[in-house]
Amino acid sequence: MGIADKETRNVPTLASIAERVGVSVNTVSRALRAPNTVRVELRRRINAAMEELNYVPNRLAGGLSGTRSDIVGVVVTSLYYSEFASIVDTLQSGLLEQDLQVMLANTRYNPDQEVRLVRSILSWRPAAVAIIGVDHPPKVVELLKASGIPIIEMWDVGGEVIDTAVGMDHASIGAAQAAHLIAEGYARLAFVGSLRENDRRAQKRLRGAEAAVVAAGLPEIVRFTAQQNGSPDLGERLTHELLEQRPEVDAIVCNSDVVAFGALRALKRRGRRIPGEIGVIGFGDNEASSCVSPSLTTIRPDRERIGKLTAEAILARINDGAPKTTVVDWELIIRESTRRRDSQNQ
Amino acid sequence: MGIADKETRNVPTLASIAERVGVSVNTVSRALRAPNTVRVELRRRINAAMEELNYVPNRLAGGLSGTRSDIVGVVVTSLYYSEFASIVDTLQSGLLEQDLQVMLANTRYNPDQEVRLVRSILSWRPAAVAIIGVDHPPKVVELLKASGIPIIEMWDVGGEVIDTAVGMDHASIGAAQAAHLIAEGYARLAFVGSLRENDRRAQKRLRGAEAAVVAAGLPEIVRFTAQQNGSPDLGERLTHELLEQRPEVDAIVCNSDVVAFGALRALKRRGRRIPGEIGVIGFGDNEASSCVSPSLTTIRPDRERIGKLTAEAILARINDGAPKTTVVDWELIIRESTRRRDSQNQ
DNA sequence: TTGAAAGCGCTACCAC
DNA sequence: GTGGTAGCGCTTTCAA
Repeated sequence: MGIADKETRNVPTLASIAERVGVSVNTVSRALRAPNTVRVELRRRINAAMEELNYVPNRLAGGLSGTRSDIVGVVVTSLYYSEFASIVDTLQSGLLEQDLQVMLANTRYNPDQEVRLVRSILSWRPAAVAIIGVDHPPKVVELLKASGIPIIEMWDVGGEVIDTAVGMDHASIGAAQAAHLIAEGYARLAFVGSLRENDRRAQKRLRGAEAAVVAAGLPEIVRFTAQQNGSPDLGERLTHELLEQRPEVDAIVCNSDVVAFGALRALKRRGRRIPGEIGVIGFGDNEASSCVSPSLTTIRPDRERIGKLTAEAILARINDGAPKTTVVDWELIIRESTRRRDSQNQ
Repeated sequence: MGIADKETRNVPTLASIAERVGVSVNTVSRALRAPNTVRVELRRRINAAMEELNYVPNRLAGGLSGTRSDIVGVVVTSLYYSEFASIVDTLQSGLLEQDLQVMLANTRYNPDQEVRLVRSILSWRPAAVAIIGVDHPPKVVELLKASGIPIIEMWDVGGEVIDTAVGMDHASIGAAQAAHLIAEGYARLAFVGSLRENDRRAQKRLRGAEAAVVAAGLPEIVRFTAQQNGSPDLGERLTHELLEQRPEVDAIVCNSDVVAFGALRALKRRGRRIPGEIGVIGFGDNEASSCVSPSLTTIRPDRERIGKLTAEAILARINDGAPKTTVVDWELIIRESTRRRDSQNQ
């Protein structure tokens, strides 16, 4: 059977409601859009007819003819491991109040895909686009600028902003990670985890950390990285390689908490005492980071706040507010995996 | 400034391309949709004009006039803690190949919200809808059935299916959790975690576990649950309550791994030996579950497979394939938190 | 191979 | 308060 009967099925339209009630299409439309311009008893009958026929307005038509489309395009680089899921979640629920619908795209850190997906999103004539990052292929920037709609860049800030940005200063995060390790007495740092060519945020954090290390007069950061997705297995594998090739390393900056989980596993398997012999710091504050042992020192981004501020920025921009960039705070969460001085020092 | 210039900005249309090239709108449309019906040199000029003007087709118009809309509505109950994020991820990338766009909605386990969101999604005239669960408010079922489009219910199976389902048998999961604990010699089971009124999957698992316990002649399962989102903090709090009020309990079934993380923390704080004195089993196989200590025994749903099969089912149904229900396997992952017999027994 | 014309379902504008 | 009319930008016949 399939959906062959779709053609014969008559989805109710404004016209069918109008006919049934005996009014013009126009009146039915106003009953929805500006109810108080329609006589109350007529409105009642119209609503009854809609209810009865299970009428669902066709927003494609509405968007085509009206001035706004009520779609917000959301472009992320990943959905795995809670990295951006809760941003999308908060953003979504903020937009819901204004009946704005989220159209989702996931580039998986692939710039060609990003161009394709942005084009695809724009083809729905969204009211606004929210996108992860401030570094995009030139074509993406061109397309987004040409669209003339509000563009909110999330998660990162700095450099050229297309329109409005809500994000963190990732260089300062890297600097804080290194500074914390150095303050705890670690001196030979390594960076472990996924470091994709197109993950500019990770690169900025690494550079921030490198600057801090150089400023402290310590040897440069050793890198053990990969292009693939971060995961405990990746962290474990890279950490084993690290320990074999660079045994002098006494602290590991992981690009994400899930990578750090694997690093902890590798270190324990090799009998290295954490944080005594070697320290580990993560990034992201995974829900499990306070539950592993030793519990993981990490950076906690305020994802809810980014999602919420992005929703607010979208609404403000749609209502002709001015573009602006908001730098969102993050927090260094010190737990056991790096704390080797007395508790008085934390 | 805001976006006030949006009105004056001329977004290129098929007509503007046509005018520029000196052909009819029609020809430009065919150059996109059926390129080989257009003279090659004309096609070249048309493509050049599109490139130059940064033309992006208006799919609202296309969907309105054409037969399909290329939107797939995806309705989830949560985006937190990786519960469904990777399903959405896989699904999305499967649909991408067919240029189908995901429109996302998150009900947060609220049935009123579900009705509202399904209505909202349907108003975009999607080509199909994928939705978590097989238990929905009657209005949702009515709306989805009346829409005449393929409906794929994900994650759960059993009972009345609207059209097509791809999910797991949650009762058997609960039974397996209990059976494993019983086989390891535990006898006084508790269920801990979020147990929302509208999370039928959790309820089915609990009932499956209860049946197994009864069949084994053991006392009924003690419940310490809450309506809120599952989290380590919730697990910790409920476990403390549990241990105070029902000290005889020797095994805990947690409704999710993140809850189990909190349970482990509470147990360790109280000096209970795991798995010796008390066992803990989770659900969901969180990325950190192999990294906590003791590592967590849990159930691993095949989220990638569910996402992939859902994408395939959508494509099949759109192309007039028949509806069908697919039961997806899950796996019991035995780790340290429950393994108290010799390793030969695992 | 190309073009003209109708229409998808709705909103917006102007009469009444 | 209500209705007529003209599009929105595209696809889809049907003719040329």
